[in-house]
Amino acid sequence: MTKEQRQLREREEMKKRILQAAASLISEEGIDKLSIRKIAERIEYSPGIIYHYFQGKDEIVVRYLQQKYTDMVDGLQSVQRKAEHELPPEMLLRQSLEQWIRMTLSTSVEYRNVMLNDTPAVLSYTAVLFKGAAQERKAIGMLCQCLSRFESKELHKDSSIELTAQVIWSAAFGLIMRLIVEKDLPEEQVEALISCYLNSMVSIATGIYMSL
Amino acid sequence: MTKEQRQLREREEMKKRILQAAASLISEEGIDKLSIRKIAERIEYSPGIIYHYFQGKDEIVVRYLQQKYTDMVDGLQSVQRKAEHELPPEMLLRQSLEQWIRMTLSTSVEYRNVMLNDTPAVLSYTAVLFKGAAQERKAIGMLCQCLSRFESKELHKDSSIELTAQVIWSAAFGLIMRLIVEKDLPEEQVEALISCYLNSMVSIATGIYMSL
Amino acid sequence: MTKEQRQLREREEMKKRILQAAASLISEEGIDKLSIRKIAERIEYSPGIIYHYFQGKDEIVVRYLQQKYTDMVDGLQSVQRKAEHELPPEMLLRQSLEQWIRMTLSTSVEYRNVMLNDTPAVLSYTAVLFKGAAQERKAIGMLCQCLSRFESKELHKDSSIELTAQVIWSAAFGLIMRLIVEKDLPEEQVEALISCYLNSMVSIATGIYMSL
Amino acid sequence: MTKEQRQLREREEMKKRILQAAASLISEEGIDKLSIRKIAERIEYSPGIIYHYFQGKDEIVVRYLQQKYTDMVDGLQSVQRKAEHELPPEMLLRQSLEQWIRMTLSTSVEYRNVMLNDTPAVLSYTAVLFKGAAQERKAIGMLCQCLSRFESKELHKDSSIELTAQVIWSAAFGLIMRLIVEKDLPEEQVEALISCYLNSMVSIATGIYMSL
DNA sequence: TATGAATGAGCCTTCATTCAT
DNA sequence: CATGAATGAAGGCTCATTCAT
Repeated sequence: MTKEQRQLREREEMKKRILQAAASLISEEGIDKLSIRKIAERIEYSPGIIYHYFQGKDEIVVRYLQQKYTDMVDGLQSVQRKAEHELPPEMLLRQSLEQWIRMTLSTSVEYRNVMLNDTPAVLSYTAVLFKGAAQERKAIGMLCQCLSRFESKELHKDSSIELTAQVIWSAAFGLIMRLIVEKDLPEEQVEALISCYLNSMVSIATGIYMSL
Repeated sequence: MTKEQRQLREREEMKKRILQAAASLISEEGIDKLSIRKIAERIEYSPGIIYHYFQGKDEIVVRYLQQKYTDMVDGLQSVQRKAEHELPPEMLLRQSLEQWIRMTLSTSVEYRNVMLNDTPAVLSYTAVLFKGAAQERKAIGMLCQCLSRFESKELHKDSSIELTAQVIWSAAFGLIMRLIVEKDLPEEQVEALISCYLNSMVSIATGIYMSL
Repeated sequence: MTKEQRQLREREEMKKRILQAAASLISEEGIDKLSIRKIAERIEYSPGIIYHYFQGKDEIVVRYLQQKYTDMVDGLQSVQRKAEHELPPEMLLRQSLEQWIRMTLSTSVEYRNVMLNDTPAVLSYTAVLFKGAAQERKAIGMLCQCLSRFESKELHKDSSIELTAQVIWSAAFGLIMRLIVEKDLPEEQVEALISCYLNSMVSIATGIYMSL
Repeated sequence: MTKEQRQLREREEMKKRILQAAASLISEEGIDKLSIRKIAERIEYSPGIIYHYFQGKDEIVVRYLQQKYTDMVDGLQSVQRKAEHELPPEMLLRQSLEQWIRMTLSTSVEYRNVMLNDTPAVLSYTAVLFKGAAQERKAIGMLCQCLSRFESKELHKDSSIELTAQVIWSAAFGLIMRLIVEKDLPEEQVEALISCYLNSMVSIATGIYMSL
């Protein structure tokens, strides 16, 4: 058993090394300049060996995206944990959103690669706009929880909460994407925009029972 | 003269045919799978001839992006014109945003290609988050005009209006991008999301003097 | 007649313009980067028209080489003329060789192109080593004349004079080629080499009756 | 170990085969008509494989030139060795020069390609006219040694010896180039020219103390 | 005379993938 | 497990030349 276990472990380590090489190449040159040869060169193995661990280039790309998605979710959960200490809902919303934005901006290239990929394999992890996302997507679920704590007179059905969460999430997503694309904005403008975004979202959350 | 005119026209038609082939290829396979050879094959000419009409692949891509950007701006202006008839500010904001969203969704792939391109040449047209965008970008300018008509007690400085416009714009952008990426959402969910987005933005606009 | 003459003249002028464009392109980028298209671009005509004046690229190259050869011979003759005033043979030899070297160095690229070309068409003008070159090649003929004026006791047959002239010519040719190839030599080293070459050639000419 | 050695040997053999194909193509069509495809065709492999053994076309050309240069230097050293037996200086000079000329003529095309190449990489091996060449270039050094053995009354400084050696070398170079370019000269004329060249150089060497 | 469209061949290079060893 | 050889396809591009107009 020990031998087989070791083999299995070594296999996993090799796969990890390949994915890490892929990841660093992608963050350096972009996802479509990635090539098997470059990965092989970086891990100092021959190109052929990669096909012992992955079916082909496509599988590597998918695994890369999954990996990055997992990293993100992990990061997000740490955000959640920090925020769980009892806070007034407004502050909780504000903090959660801000931390999420800062986190995604810190891995901008990967975030962009993952979140704009529209292959089914990746979308099965990253889609957030479908009905019922509150149950399956932690980010949306958390936002819903948060929104439900506002004094919203119970008037709003569950479905409007989920939709509002999705809109707030998409709004952050849009801001993040623009900040990534318009990459040379001055620091203070970035801060002003984030601050305005947070105010606006709070405005939505507090005004929610009026406008729906 | 007629002869020269005809030649010029034919030349322009050929350029258009090339760009159209490029456009359809891009919408089918994405902008980075585009190749001169594929364009040639599609227009049923030899690859070489393309260099008769364009300097190289880069020029074709740039022209494609410019073209799509122009189309968008044109579309947007028609939106503006339709909305100019005196309306209460809330309705104006609502209609403008909705029409803009529907328009961009109707050319989703192109919109995505243009708006996510981060080369300086393209960004010089498409950037919207910089300070002063209200003057240089019609979309932001229009939003600012609209926002300023809300009963906002003059408390908000110009700069907060611009920032708020940029946030509202980015929020729409994020929703649009998600709707493009998560391409198989049921029609009714799309409608619910758009509707919720519009309500939320109005909520920001009306609540604007409270939260700032 | 006048019309035909004018047409002929215009035709010749066009040919000249093409050859000039070719010449400047060659001196800028080298003879094998020359292309019909570049010529056309430079004379601001279409590529096709060139085939009305020349059979093809090859003919242009040959004409270019012939042209440059003619220029050189012309230049050489002016050297000769200047030197014809009665001078002691040693001075005459010295001056002629020096002027020739300086002249060729001033058009180094062309000289190199012409003199290293080994197609029959060009060689029929440029060959100098064949028996009888003294009659057909002015440069060799001139050198022979010069050498015969040394006090060489008539011991040397005509053939040795021609051979000696060919050797002296080749020696200059070798020095010139090296100076062209080793293009970054300091000025003073170039001068020292030329001076040493001239001394050596005089040494050959004066010592000629001893060693043969 | 045997296996690795064999692999290494096979790799070297393949590289050699590629270089040989390149060499024969160059001698047939000239160095600038060389192409990767033609090499591939000649060795009956696909073009791509060549990049397995060489970084690109440039590396092949450089290796070719280095190879030919090495061959030449090797050949030259064998000349030197043969000539080292005590001979009167005149005979030594004569024999050395003659053997060198005959050797270069036997690989005429390659010699020409190498010696007329003016890229820095190649010139760093082949330049001979710079001050101090006697120390760095065996051919010049050898000539200097030879010249210094003539009864030249110590009048000539080291620098004139080096310059004279460079002139003698260049003179041979010029003759060789002409013999290569004017490729169809009758055998006896070639012999007469070489003989006359040798006499002339001896004449320079013996007359050296008079004219300087 | 002159044009501009068009081709087909050629160029260097990169790549994903396969396979015998 | 790992390699290195090998291929075939593809990519961007340049060019000499032809030809209808």
